[in-house]
Amino acid sequence: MFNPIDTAKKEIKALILSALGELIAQDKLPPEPIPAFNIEIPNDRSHGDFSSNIALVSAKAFRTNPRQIASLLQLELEKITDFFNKCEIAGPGFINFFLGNSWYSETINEIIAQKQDYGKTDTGNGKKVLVEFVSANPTGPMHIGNARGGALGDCLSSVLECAGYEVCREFYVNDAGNQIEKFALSLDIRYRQHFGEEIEMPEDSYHGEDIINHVKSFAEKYGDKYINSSEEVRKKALVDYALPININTLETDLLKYRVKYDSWFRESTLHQNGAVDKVIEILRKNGHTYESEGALWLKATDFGADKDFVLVRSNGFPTYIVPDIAYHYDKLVTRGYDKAIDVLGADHHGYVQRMRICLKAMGIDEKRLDVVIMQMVRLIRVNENGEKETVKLSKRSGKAITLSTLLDEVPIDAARFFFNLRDSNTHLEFDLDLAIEESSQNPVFYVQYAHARICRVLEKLKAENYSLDDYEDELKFITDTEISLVNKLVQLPNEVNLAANEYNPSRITRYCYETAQLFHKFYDECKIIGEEKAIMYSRMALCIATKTVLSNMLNLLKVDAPEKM
RNA sequence: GCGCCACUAGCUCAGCAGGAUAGAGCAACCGCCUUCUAAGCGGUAGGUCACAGGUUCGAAUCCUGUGUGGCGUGCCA
Repeated sequence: MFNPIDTAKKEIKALILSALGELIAQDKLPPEPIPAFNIEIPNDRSHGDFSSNIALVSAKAFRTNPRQIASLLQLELEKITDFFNKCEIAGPGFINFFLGNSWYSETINEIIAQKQDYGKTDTGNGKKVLVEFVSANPTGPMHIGNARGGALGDCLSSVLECAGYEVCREFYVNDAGNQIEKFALSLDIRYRQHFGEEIEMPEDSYHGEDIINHVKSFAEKYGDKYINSSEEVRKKALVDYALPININTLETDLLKYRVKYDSWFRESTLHQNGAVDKVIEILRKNGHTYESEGALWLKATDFGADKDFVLVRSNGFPTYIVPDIAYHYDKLVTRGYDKAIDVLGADHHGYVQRMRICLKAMGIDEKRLDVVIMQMVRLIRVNENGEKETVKLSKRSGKAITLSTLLDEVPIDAARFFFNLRDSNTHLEFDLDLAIEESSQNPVFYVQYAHARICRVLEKLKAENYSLDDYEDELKFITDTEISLVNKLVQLPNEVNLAANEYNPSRITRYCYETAQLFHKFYDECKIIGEEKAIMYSRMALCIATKTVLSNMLNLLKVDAPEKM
């Protein structure tokens, strides 16, 4: 795995340590333990490629002022290495390191050689993780929150794969329990209404158009055959008809969105195979339950919660959390994943603590469950008066914007990119007009345009028979603009690691944007064709390396990387 | 009441395992195409990092408290 930044940092750190050892041996510094220090990439490039705070943090231990320590180190480092071109002392005592052009040259060549592997890291170390996301109720169409969840969960999975995890993408199908009961009831009432019965839909049932459509097509197929059946038989027939259609629609809509699951896990299987009962049994046996008012409670307060909660209702039915525990038990124990990662909407955050407590009560290390909380999405659109306004959603009236209507309106590239533009834990403003716009203001187009521009230049160079294979001298990067671009490209593996560690794929979209930005600037300032040979080849190499980075990351996001626009 | 999350430029957001002068994009104003895609680039202007304390060589970043907003806190999922 190729990580130029990491390698350089380690090298510099080792050099500093041996220089310090040398200084202590020479009695120039007192023999004190060396405190932790950092090698960082300075914000301001005039401060070098790397800088270290060693002199600042060790001032106390060595009872010497930082600049003094820095200058001792500087002299010693110059003696023992030529890894960097120069090092300088700056500000309160930072040591700034400037790597030579040869480091840039080697690194860019290595990026080009790595091709589609550049960016991959091994921090995941083959650990098996299960990412569960969307898991929309199969009782109706997916909404905007599911759209964010889909893009987030899928790209998060890809980021983790890129960082060396073994990932399973899973959809948990809630095909049992109360939701289905409500679904059955809604279908039943609509069916009876269809055949003229005067009956009201309860307030908390599903009022959407989709329920009526199911009933219509059901009635076309079976007519009034079930109207005189028992309610139970009728409901079962309706659910058996409508549920598979819904699940199928979920799958095709998600596929259209480029989300392909490795596994569709049915809640009903947990009821059928006794896993749900087993949870109760284990919790009882572990002594974490008690009975009160006819219900079975979990002693959550023993685990630091502020109140206990019900596991089995007094009517004998388990609450939603029991099958959920069974499901997590299945992931972590039965199937043995190292980690379960749940992508959930912010309205479920209260649930996270409860699930952790339940896992603990089951004897499972609750740290094996990680939850990515996703804040709400606000859709923004320009109204007739030319003002931006929030598109109101109302699930009740059945007029919520669904995933599939969103994708009819907005390109899939844009949707996937936009939903990953912000940290999942912040509210996301989704500008529908901007997502459709074909201009630099639209970040997806901006990034794609950079990729397309590179392709055109490379094509032209190829047509004139230039090839990097002909070039053996060191690459030369002479302008600040080129150096800035190189420095960005070199950071990809670290960016991938950060995105994976933070479960934050928005780092990748931002990184793409910043890379494109630097490329456009480079393209504008630096001519390639027609420059003298050494410069031309260096810039050509920089183009190829940039293309490698952009196309690898766009592929990861499953966003198209066009050759031509 | 208790809990979770947010608060940075007019707007949308970066920056947060403490570091050097707080950054982008949009909107506003001014420039750059006889030259590899102007679907692009440059410049000007814009800030009490919600507030108050604390920790230290150093705080937008860590800790405590306050305020504002969102969400949660069902024998709903």
